[in-house]
Amino acid sequence: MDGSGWRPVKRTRTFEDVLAQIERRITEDGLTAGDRLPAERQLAEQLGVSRSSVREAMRVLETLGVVSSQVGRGPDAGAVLTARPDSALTGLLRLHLGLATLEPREVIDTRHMIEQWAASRAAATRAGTEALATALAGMDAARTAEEFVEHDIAFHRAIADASGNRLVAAIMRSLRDAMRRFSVEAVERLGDTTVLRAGHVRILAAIEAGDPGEAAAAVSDHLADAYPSLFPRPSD
Amino acid sequence: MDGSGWRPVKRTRTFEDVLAQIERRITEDGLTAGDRLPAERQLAEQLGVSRSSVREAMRVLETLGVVSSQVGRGPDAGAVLTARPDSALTGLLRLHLGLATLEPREVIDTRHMIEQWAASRAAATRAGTEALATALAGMDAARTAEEFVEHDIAFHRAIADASGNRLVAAIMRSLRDAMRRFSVEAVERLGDTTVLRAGHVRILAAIEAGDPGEAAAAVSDHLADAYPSLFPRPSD
DNA sequence: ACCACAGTATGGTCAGACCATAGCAGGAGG
DNA sequence: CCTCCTGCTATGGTCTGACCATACTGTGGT
Repeated sequence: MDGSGWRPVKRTRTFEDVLAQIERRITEDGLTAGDRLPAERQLAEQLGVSRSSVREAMRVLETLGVVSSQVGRGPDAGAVLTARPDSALTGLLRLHLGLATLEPREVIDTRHMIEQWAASRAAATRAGTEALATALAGMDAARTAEEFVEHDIAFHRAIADASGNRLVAAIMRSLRDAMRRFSVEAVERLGDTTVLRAGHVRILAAIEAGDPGEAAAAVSDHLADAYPSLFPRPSD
Repeated sequence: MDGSGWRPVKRTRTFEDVLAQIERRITEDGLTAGDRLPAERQLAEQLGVSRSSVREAMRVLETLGVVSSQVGRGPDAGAVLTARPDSALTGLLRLHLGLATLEPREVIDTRHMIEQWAASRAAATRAGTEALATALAGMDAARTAEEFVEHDIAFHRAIADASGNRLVAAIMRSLRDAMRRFSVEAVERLGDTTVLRAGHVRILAAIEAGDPGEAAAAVSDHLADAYPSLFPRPSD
């Protein structure tokens, strides 16, 4: 019965229909970030479903970083289309890290890959060097591990932004956010941040010099310094 | 008023509280995939909220690929913890592509990066060559562009799986799924798939030979062949 | 031992109500 | 004419209670 006949119509829940309708509307009408969706009650009536179903669809869209709901009245109220893949990705990673679906090692590995790529790209265009320098100064002025990590995040985020690829930048930001806790621990364990500083300086120099290969190598070495337990350098 | 005093308690919606509670429960009780969450009505009573709020929280968790709801009765019914980051990522990418938040170019670029990395990794361990060979055979037997793309997806997915990093594999699968439409168009536009086949053979050979550098290069050239408009080879 | 049927816990959906919020419109007072 | 205040109203947020479809569970008959 199962594999053979019929495929009994694949139950689709109404909120999924609503989702599909909204999605269709977005693509067909060419809606983009900033545009408003109809009010919940209005949508419910238009689609002939209950408000609950519309709300569940909204919640999904909000989770995916596509809309943002505001109460009250006026042009900014209601469901407004946004473009925030970051928060969605961050939440996803955070939950799956908690669920032990993913291990820290895998996240760091991914960061390693992305960041090398982003640094090469940044070096190729010599972009975003001011932001990098600012973050570097911030780290020098930091007095606690948390503060240091904040600016460290800004530094690596600047690398991602400099790559010019928003998807890569979003993934990278999410990875960094999801790992914030581990980072603080890592910095505290290290104690001395001079090694990290040297790594940052080297990365910045490579990007300013427009040397993609050196930039990638610098990032690789830097991450190995930052997470020695996860990156036992085989070359030693 | 706004920036100065007070910070007026940052309204948190009840379904967000529910979300936090469930998340806490997951991490504290060490729940993993396969475990069951309490029933909606039960959760609502325990947390002192309405079932609607619980349902909205469930919808979010479902969207993030953390739970899966089944109707009916028995051990498999109710909200079961799952571990499917893929579908969540796919939906996210698809919607943002539709929203024009992300451009195809950016997605392909990201694939380029990930796939090179995954192929190097696969070559380093010489893993998953059977799956690659199977997919290759499937492509040879394909009679339509859709069929070809199906097996092509399987091929690239096998590369990702062979990398041994589930996060990278999940991202890669999602990228591939989100781009399915473009892929079919690209294959139809090309008409002839012998170039693509040659690329696949070269990738497989490099992985079997355990040559990471060659594997990465093969992937790079292959993608350039598959999407010539997006990868105008500057070396020509 | 098997099978049919009623029972029941589950998610899915709906309708209707009420609340808090925040812009908006119109009047009171200068 | 302008300013300020106040009530109005559209919006999302929440709750209650009901009903349905589904799929297992247990019971009783054969």
